[in-house]
Amino acid sequence: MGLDIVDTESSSAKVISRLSACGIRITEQRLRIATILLSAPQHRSAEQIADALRSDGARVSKATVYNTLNLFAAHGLIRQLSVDGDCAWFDSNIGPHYHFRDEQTGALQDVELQDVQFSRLPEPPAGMEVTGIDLVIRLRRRNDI
Amino acid sequence: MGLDIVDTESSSAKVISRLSACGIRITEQRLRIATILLSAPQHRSAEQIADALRSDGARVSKATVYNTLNLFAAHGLIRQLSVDGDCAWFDSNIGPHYHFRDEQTGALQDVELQDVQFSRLPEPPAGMEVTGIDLVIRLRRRNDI
DNA sequence: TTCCTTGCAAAACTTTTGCATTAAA
DNA sequence: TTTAATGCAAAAGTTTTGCAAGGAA
Repeated sequence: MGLDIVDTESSSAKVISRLSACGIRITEQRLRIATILLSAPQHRSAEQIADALRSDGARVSKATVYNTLNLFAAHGLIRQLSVDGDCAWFDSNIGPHYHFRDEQTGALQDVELQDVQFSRLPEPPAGMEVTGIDLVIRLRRRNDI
Repeated sequence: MGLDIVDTESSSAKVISRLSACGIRITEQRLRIATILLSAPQHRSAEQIADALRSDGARVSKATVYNTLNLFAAHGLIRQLSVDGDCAWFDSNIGPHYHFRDEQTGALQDVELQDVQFSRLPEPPAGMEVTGIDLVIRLRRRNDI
């Protein structure tokens, strides 16, 4: 705290190096989108990203938002989630983890890997291997209190 | 085996009674869609249902297919899955269970409840209760054999 | 210069809706 | 006869694409 400028500079440098490490060319739009998403673990829809860009005073076309998010996802910088049919969610936490999902609001919350343990998992079908496990714990507000 | 007519009659009667039990009015279109889905546990997209209806020689509008699937889902006769962003999948297995998903083809396969056991699950956030758990085990073809 | 990225608009795609017609009770 | 379901087309929403213009290497 206190050294906002230095913090900002160093996090900007971090974002640039993460993009560069993937061979992604640095542009203003990509830097803005990456800064929004990679500043902290979060779940955002394309529309929310576009809104955030507008709030920041940036003017980035919808097509570029989508293309950029897909580019980031293709390089493993973010992960696209399919938790509802309405729109895609982009998760900046790329480590293995799971999710809570509020069924009323659609809000997502991370569940740490170590908070879920399996004592049994099925054998994958012959000739197949497991590439990952998606787990969503659906929630609703309790009305019994 | 051997008594196809009786089998067909009895399964048709079963479908009708399941719809009636939900207070769903019987129509030809609903009966056709229900017969396709409820004949066996399966996962189908709206488009696949529409294709199947066309193959059967039935002419059912796209709107009716969607409305009917939503109606069935609202009454708990089928369950809508969100496993990819491309389209909705409708699962006629409404008992609790999980899924394998082939990442290349998108194909789904049921995983029985007892084939997955949790030795640890996180506490839901305060004031919330768990309504269900969606688990998708992602698969790809092994190329190491 | 050369290649890549952006923005805009239009297209593509899935899903929903409005309304006149038709079928079920 | 009264109410609800269907079909069609159009609308709505999200995501992708084509292409001219602009920016990075």
